[in-house]
Amino acid sequence: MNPVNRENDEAARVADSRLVHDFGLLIKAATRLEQRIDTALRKECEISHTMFEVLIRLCRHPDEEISQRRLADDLTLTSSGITRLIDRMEGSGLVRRVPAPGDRRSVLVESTDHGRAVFLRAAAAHAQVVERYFVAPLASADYGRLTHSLGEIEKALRDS
Amino acid sequence: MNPVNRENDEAARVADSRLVHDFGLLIKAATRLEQRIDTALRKECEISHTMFEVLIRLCRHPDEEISQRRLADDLTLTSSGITRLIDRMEGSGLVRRVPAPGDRRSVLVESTDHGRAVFLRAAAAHAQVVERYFVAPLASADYGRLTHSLGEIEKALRDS
DNA sequence: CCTCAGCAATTGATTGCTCAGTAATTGAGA
DNA sequence: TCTCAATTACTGAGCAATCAATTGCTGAGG
Repeated sequence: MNPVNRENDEAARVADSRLVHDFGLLIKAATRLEQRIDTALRKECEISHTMFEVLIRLCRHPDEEISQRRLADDLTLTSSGITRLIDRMEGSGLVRRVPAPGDRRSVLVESTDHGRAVFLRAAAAHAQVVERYFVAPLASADYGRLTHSLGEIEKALRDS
Repeated sequence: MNPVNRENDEAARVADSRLVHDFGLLIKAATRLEQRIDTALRKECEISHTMFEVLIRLCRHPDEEISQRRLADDLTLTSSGITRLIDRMEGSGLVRRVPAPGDRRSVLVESTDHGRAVFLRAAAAHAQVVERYFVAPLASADYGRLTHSLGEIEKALRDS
């Protein structure tokens, strides 16, 4: 057997490996899930899933605003990505920029009344999809395990 | 308490809910993981993670080519997305388009020798990241559970 | 046999991100 | 006190996806 044929077999073996399949499954499930939520939110609330993720963080602690820097890190966007995302959200009246007291480089973001109202409607749509495709398909013991595992993965990524 | 304040509290409660946190974790873990792999592959093999996913599928069954349609469905891309992706891959000599016998609408794609060689190097880089951030952080019992759960989710999404 | 609804791939226009580079601001060390 | 490296947000250019519209092809029903 010539070297190229051997390489083909090796490639086939690797492409079919457990690791590749399993990891592919994670990416596929996450992608499809996010896509469903995105289209549901766009249809029912005129916002993207990314905007929803921003609103979550702004509504979580109603008293304290959050810096763009922190939002970018949390959403895994670059600072320029966040700048433009907040531009759009500010443009549609969902959030407001306020100067950060004590650090004039930084910009804080807070949700508007309208933003919170949209968030509540969006959360309902979100819950419906999540309930159906993330919670319902799993035995309840598995659900807890799954989120625990995801937490471990996230921690490993953060610590490096 | 006026209605707006009540709405704020409600928003804070929802934004802090179990469902929102857990689902956020899935998205975050998947995004960060994919990002790591993408940058590793770009650095070491000059391909994107998406291209790698194409190569996986083409190398898996070396004898049979795969249609663009099937690739698009599998990678959750639109058909126009796949057209341009294959354009780029063909441009850098990773794959080849061949007319589908028996259906002249359809285009089949197959990997080139170069594509398979790149795939083998890429798979090594991929394995390193996956091993470290997906396998290592988990107890081995949890790993099996996790992939099983992901499979269930994927199935629920597919059946709808 | 012909028609016509439906599917595959492609293309132009648009969107939402990244990267690279800039300007303002900060804080730590000489 | 001054300097300078690091940090924040922003901007222009570019890239990879989407959507919408088009073309070519297929197969089922009249």
